[in-house]
Order: sequence, then C-alpha cells, then structure tokens
Amino acid sequence: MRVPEPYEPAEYPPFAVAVDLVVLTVRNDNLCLLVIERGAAPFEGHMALPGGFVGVDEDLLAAARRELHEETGVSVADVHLEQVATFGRPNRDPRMRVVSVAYLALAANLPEPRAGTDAAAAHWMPLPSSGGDAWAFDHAEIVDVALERARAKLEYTTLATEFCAPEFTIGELRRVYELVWGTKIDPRNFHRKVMKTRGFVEETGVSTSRGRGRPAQLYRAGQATSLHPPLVRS
Amino acid sequence: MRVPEPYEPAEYPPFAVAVDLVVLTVRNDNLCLLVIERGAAPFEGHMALPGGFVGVDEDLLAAARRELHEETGVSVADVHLEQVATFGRPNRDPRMRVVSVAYLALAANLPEPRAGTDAAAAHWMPLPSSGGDAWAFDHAEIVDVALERARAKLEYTTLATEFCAPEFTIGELRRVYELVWGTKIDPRNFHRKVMKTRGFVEETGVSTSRGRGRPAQLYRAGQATSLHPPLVRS
DNA sequence: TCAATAGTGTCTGTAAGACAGTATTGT
DNA sequence: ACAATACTGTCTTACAGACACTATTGA
Repeated sequence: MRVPEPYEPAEYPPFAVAVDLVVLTVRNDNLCLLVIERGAAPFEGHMALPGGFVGVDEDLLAAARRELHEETGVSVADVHLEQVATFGRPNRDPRMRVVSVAYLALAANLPEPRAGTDAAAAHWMPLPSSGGDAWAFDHAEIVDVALERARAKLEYTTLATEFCAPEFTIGELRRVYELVWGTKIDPRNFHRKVMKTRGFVEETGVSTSRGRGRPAQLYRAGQATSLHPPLVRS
Repeated sequence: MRVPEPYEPAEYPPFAVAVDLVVLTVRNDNLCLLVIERGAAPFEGHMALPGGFVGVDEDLLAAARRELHEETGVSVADVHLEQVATFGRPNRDPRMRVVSVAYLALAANLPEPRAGTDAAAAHWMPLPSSGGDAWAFDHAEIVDVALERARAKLEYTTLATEFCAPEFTIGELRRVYELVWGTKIDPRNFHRKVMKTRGFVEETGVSTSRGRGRPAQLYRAGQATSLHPPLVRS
C-alpha cells in the first residue's frame, strides 16, 4: 500500500539510489563506450560504467548530468541524455542495497576522458566489445539494454545526428548507422531515404572534401525528431 | 564516483524506493485504468496509482507483482508486466524522498478490484479520462508515459493479445487497437495484416457467435513477439 | 589512370489504404 | 427484410532493396 500516515523514514529500508551511464561516441570511425577500470574491491580490475550516487535533493537527470561532466569534462549541452531503465536486484552490489537508474548518453567525438579522483582509470572501449565477461556488478546487462535502446531509436528517431558534428555529410551519418547496427547499408538508398524524410537534415550550402572521393554536401540536423516511416534494420 | 571503499550506509541519503503500477484492462468495450482514491493526506481525495514500497530484499519486479496481486487479487501469471520508467524528482512526495519505478500491467478483463487494507477505494477508470487534473503526486505524468509506451508497443509487438482472452476473434483484437490508440481501423485491411504476419495469431478451428453478425473464427496468441513490418498508427 | 566516394535514376516486389462484393448471423 | 459483422479480393500508390550510371576528388 502506498498510504501509511506520517512517514517515519527510519522505518523504511536503507536504499541507496545511483545513476550509471552508458556513454557512447564515435571516434576514429569506431563506436566507443566509456568504461572505468575499477581500482578497488569489489570487482577490482573489472570494467564498470561511470556513475555515482544521487544526492538527497538532486533530481535523477541532474545526477546523471553531473556524473557525465565529472567523468568526461564535456559541457553537457552537446550531449543527448535519456533514461533507459532501472536495475535493482537485491544483491547486484555486494556491499549494500543499491538501486541504479541507467542513462544513455550520446555525443559526437568526445575527447579522451579524465580519470576520476579515485584510483579508477577511464577510457574508451571500441564496440562490439571483445571480451564481454569482465564487467563488474550487472553492468554487462545494463550495457546490453542501453545498446539495444540506441539501436532501436535509430530506426524511428533522428537520434543518429547526435553522434555527428554540428555539420556532417550524408556519408558520415550513414557510417553512424553502420557502426551502431553493425551492418552495411547501401549508400544510394540511404541517401534517398534521408533526403525524402522532411526535417531529418537541412542543407548548409557548403560542400567539403574530407579524404578520398568526390566532395560531399554538408548538412545540419533538422527539426524533426521522429522518422515517418522508420529506417528499418534489415 | 562509484568506488568509495567499504560503504557506510548511514552516510548515504535516506531514499525510499517504491513501485507504482499503471494497470490497464479492457472491460465492457472500454479501456480502463486502475485508480485508487486516496483516503489520507497528502492529496486526500485525489486519484493515485496503486503501488507501494519495495522490500529490503525484494526485487523491483517482484515488488510490482506483489502489489498487483494485493490490489487486484489477480493471479499474476496472466498479466503482462514491464518496467516503464523511474520518477525521482526530489519533492514529488512531500513527506520524504521517494524514487518510484513505474510498471505497466496489461491483462484481459480484470475483475472489480478489492480495496486495500487502508481507507483507499480502488476502481476502474475508463480512458480517455475526463478530468485529468485530479491526480496525486506526479501520477498524471506517469500515466502519460506508460500509456504512450503501451500505444507504441502495439505497433511493433504482439502486445495487443495480452488484452484479449485466451481465445479471441480478429474483431476483438482490432477493438483493442482502436481503444488504445483512440482511432478507427478498417476491419478488412486489419484482418489481412494480422493474417499475413506469421506467428501473430494461430487458428483454433472453432468459430463463435457473439452478438450480432456473422460468426467469427477464434484464434490464440501466436509465438511471435515482434511485428515485421509494424502495424502503424495513421 | 585508377580507386574511392557522392549523387541521380530505374526497375521490381511488397505492402498499405481505399473500397466493392459476398457470407452468415440476430432482430 | 434489414442491419451488423466476418471475410475475400481488387486497384492504386508508396516505398524499400538492388543496381546501372555519372560526377568529382586524391593517390
């Protein structure tokens, strides 16, 4: 029941509430995940997600923003941040009962992370991961759920532009889809699809020459947030 | 940071963790939401979602199942239950800091609820709701998010069968879509779409005569869980 | 010159929306 | 008889996948 009279906080179980971050970025033509190498028990030497406890008067999203800033130094304005799911299995943390709200963060080309104040070492891990068994806590599951969320949202939203610089080519946008989905996409059909979806991208009028091949037009993210009809994985 | 040494629980903020349930069912050709009329302050007389605190050693999903059983008396096996999102704004509950994990529950034709042990009165509210301003806490927002989740999942999953009895007609399945989406659907095109989607429904061989019109074939839910291509709202 | 990428266009199969028409019931 | 619902089928249009072809660059 939800209606006991005046609450007596001490009567209620001592929960800690944390946020964990699945931070994705595209660097050097790779999809990368921010991981922390744990320097202390439990799970010393294992990989963990960045995260931390929510303050007494802190909103969940604010806590996620704060942790993201602390771990990456990035100004949070450029980063897409959304709640994914909450993980609260009783013994997921052997020390005490911790309920953790997982957030997904996406941004373009984030810099090398700065390590936290503790002994932890943060770095970018290219995906798909080689050895997926070295995760601390239930973080392997959190990563799975968050990645599947990201893959699904690329289908029916314009989220992929969050992985791109403010101005980007259609080829770069396509590369985001290929990296996140792990598939090859026909450049010609992709180009047609993006162009005919109103508000997905808008022209800048500028063209660029990056690397080989014919120079490409530069585009900005458009006003649309959802894709009708969606861009389906095959 | 996530790595302070041996935790000292007392050092961490006193959070309470709760689950809130958005329970939907189809009754008398209406989509209905289970609401509790609060009998005590705060928000006395306002509508609230069923829910309650998570036990010290209780999993989140287990807590949701327990509350569902307490409020409806339904055997939980027949009910679809999934996590939707977590709400943790610092002052969402004026009494203390409560972080609440919202769950969506769907089932066919649930019985009249039995009121809880407290003064609260539970009943089914037909949707779309008439006066949407009488909600306690942030429950109006929780309902919005959960309903949108349900609407979206009808598009690309076979979730609609959860609203149906074990055996149902295509017309009844279509009615679920119409009630949840609040739209009219062409019966002929819907019939064709359901039939050509492998694993959505399977024949029973039996036909029935409910109400007026030509008797309809009865179907069971099939093995499929996702719909390719999706059934889109227009 | 060649490889690589950008961009346009064409063909084909699938599927959705609109809707005509038949079948089988209750009233 | 008539209204209501179930079910089948047809026509048209939209769009995705496959792929030919041209354009423009760096090596």
